Amino acid sequence: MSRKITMKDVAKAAGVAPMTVSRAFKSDAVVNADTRARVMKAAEELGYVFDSAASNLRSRKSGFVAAIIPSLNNANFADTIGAMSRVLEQHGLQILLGYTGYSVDEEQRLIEQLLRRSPEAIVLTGGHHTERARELLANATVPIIETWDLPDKPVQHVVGFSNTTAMKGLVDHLISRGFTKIAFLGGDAAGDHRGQARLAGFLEALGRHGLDASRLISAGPAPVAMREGALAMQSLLARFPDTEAAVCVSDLSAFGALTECQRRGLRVPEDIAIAGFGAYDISAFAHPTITTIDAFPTEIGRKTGQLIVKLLRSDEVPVDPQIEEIFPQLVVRQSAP
Amino acid sequence: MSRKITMKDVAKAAGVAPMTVSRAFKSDAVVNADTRARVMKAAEELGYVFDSAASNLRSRKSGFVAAIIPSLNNANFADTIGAMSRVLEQHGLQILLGYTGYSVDEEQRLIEQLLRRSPEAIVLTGGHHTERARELLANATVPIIETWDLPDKPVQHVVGFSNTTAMKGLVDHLISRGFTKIAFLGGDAAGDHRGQARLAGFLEALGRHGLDASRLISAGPAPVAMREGALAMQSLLARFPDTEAAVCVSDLSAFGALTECQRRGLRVPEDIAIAGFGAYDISAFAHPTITTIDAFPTEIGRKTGQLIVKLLRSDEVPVDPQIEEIFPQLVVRQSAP
DNA sequence: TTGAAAGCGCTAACAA
DNA sequence: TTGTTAGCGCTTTCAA
Repeated sequence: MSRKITMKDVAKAAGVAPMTVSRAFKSDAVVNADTRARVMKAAEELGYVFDSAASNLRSRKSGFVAAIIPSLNNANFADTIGAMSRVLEQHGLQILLGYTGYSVDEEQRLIEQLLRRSPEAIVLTGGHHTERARELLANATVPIIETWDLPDKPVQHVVGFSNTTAMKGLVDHLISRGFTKIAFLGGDAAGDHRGQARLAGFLEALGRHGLDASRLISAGPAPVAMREGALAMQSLLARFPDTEAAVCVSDLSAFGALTECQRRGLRVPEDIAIAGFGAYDISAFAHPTITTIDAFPTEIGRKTGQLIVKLLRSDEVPVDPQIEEIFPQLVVRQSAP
Repeated sequence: MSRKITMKDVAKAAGVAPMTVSRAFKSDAVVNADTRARVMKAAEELGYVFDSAASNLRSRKSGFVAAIIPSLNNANFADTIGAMSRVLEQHGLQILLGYTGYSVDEEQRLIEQLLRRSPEAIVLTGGHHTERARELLANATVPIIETWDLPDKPVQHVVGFSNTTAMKGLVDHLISRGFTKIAFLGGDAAGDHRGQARLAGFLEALGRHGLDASRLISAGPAPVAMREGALAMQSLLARFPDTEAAVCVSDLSAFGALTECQRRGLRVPEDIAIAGFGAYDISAFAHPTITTIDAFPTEIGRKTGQLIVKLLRSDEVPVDPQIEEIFPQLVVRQSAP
């Protein structure tokens, strides 16, 4: 195997200095058009591949944005990452992804690991972190953005929404439609803090209207998906057979709950109404369609990307923490009209 | 803002040479336990963060594995990436993810971009690439693994399965159960080559049994998801109302097709049977449950990760191209019993 | 617009 | 087991 081809080789072939090659490869640098063409031709012929590691080291810019999400396998988070990515790649930034499996300890480990790559910004999901993670983030001198939540004590910037308020809105809707025996199907307290915030909104809405808030079914640790939704519905029907409406922590669990009802011959919404959260595709295509809340994951991603670009541009000037609130929308469909 | 803390600072604080700090941070290096403890303590107190970029440059190891998938928002690919990631992180390797949006041109662009980060291995989805992409890959001196397919002309290593054979098995099953008027709902030829391979398997099975193979509905470019499945079923019922079974390119489109039938009061499978591909969660929870093929995405990911680790270990010794075939399993459920 | 010199922070290679 | 020296490939900085 031959020696690696470097800028020096390209420079020699093109009859210029390495520095000129460097400039030719930087799109916004000042280079004579002919010179650049000559350099690019030489590079192409030699099969030169630009070495980011060396560039990073010298310029102290990694071109990475670290993004940490609970799970890869979740359409909502995938949408956010996709939208963010589309904005960032316009500016030469690449996403370095990590997923926590809904564990703050794993999140801390990921932060430690990702920091070694010198990300230019760090995007987190939610506002719950270990003490050490908060320390690490405080010492990092790059923008930190928390998303998918509206934390009480933000680390720095936020692009998110209140899961509590959003869920409260949905439950208020159910109450306004005359439902009084309403249950919540969700996960346990560990891990999914967004789920807990939704539960808080549920309890708040019921409390305001003086309704019984004891119909709470826990499906165990996150992720709470179809299987867990189906099992939770089984528990619910066993323990509280007279329930009129079941509010689920996500559309996936709502769908699981819905199919469990269908297996038992229960009609939705006539026998029991069901609502979800997240406006996943399935909520629009299930039969019946599922009432849900659209938190606009794509908008979260796009705005997060734009915020990062803005913050990196404003360079050394410290910018006050930005709080961008997203306003989720109630989507009333057949399962809970 | 103060100067960045480097190994030199840690070395001074711990009273050792920078090289000793370097060794202390490398888990498999030979360092006295006391020395290491002292170094780590100093590092912790100073808030030292290891700089991967510098390490990469000098050691010529990036710690990255590039992985390119068609879409982030797809449970099958997410499962593969997740499983691969679990194996690789055990060996200090991090995944650098790119998604093509089902475009080979975008794949080429991604390969160019990812190569700059000096990945230690490159994982691709499928066996269709642009000419230039093949060149780039041929010049890269790292292991290349194609997955989710069994390419005719593999670039190098493969961990995958035959989409054609798998689909043929499913259609053979339908034929053996007496279905003769069978349709295929998929995407168009551009982009999703795995979809095209499945169509080929469909045609092959029908051809072998001398059955009419004209019931082909194209739902347009990938991704073919729930919406496209529903629209395709509309077309199908309009054009070929006497169809007995609809085979869909994926479970998501199968679900869309199923719900379209339900909206129209058609019974599945009595009036029309439906089958999918991929063993997504939804196939097990839909009502009726959906007959599908499990391609074991997790196994693909795990084996790909293991292969990479093995290849990187065997260092300079060139290893013959490895072809690891996965054998998908037919999962017979209610929608096409 | 282009070039020369220096050095980013780490580790390979060698020495002790 | 630990230390010294040099240099990975690029870009900053300054000069022409």
